[in-house]
Amino acid sequence: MLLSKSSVYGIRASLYLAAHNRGQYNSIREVSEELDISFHFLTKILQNLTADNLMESYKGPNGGIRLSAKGRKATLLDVVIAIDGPDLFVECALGLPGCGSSDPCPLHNNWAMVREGIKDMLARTTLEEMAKEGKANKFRITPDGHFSWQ
Amino acid sequence: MLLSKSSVYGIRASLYLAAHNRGQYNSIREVSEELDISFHFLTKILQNLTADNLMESYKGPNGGIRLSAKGRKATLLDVVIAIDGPDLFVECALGLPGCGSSDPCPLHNNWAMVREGIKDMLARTTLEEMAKEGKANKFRITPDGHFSWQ
DNA sequence: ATTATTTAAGAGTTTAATGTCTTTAATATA
DNA sequence: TATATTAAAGACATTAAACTCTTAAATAAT
Repeated sequence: MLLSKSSVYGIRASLYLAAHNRGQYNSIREVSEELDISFHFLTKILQNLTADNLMESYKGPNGGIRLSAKGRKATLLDVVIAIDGPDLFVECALGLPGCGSSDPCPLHNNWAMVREGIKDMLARTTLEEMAKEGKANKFRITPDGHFSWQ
Repeated sequence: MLLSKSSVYGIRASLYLAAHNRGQYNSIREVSEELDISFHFLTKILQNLTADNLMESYKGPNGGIRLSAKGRKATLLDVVIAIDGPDLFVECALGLPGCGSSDPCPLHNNWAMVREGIKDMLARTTLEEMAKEGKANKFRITPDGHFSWQ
């Protein structure tokens, strides 16, 4: 898979929260059940996003998690980098440490272009905007297709 | 990383053999030492390529491994699919089973294009041709940069 | 104050990828 | 036929990703 499961879970949760954002917190339990993701595992993943100020969390009754203002303007690229780091967008396609424009591997130039394509795919638009598109097009973000964008 | 280590090792070994192909067999030991890849691990990986008739192996003294005629005309895409299967080029970017053009995830259309870019990068030309380019451009295929294309 | 609800933190467990080691089978050469 | 050389096969070990479970900390409401 292109992205780790952690990144994919982070993406799906971010889209969920972008769609269900009315200023209040959504409980992680609710998000995990709606999206069919293990609760504790999702909690860990979302901690990366709050640490990066893409989300805000609050403990206690009626607590939960929500996108921050920064998060609403962020892209899936920001989400992926917050969770898995920038390696995918920096490393040589063959993982060769010394590969660079002055001493390239056979894939170097092509990979530079493909990598930009991946970045563009993830950074095309904001989470806020993607939630609108998701609602308009009823995009699938669950395995079983059961999900209400509202 | 985009590709598994197994696929990357398979790619590097394929390029090595394409460059050192004079009809005779190269021992896997030699390949593994030249490319700094664990010998036994590389052996396992190359078995996928011989099983797919991209390579031919021969036991005994002066035995070893070499590209087949099919292998010389094959591309890195064939190598990757022989080793890791076609999942990367088939699966939804979010790993959602039901995702398809009739019920797409938010990345479906963009991912379809990016995926073609990855395939094009890997299927641009044959191993035979890549070996020529490698020799002409002295492309890096080892971590330490030490490698003779001959 | 006490209790219930929620995230945070951290210690496990499981699974798959990666890597190592030993034994077996094939084959050439002496 | 005996020996050396090679890949194949398979058991085992290590590592990292993925997942589970328990306890702690914060907070609201009673």
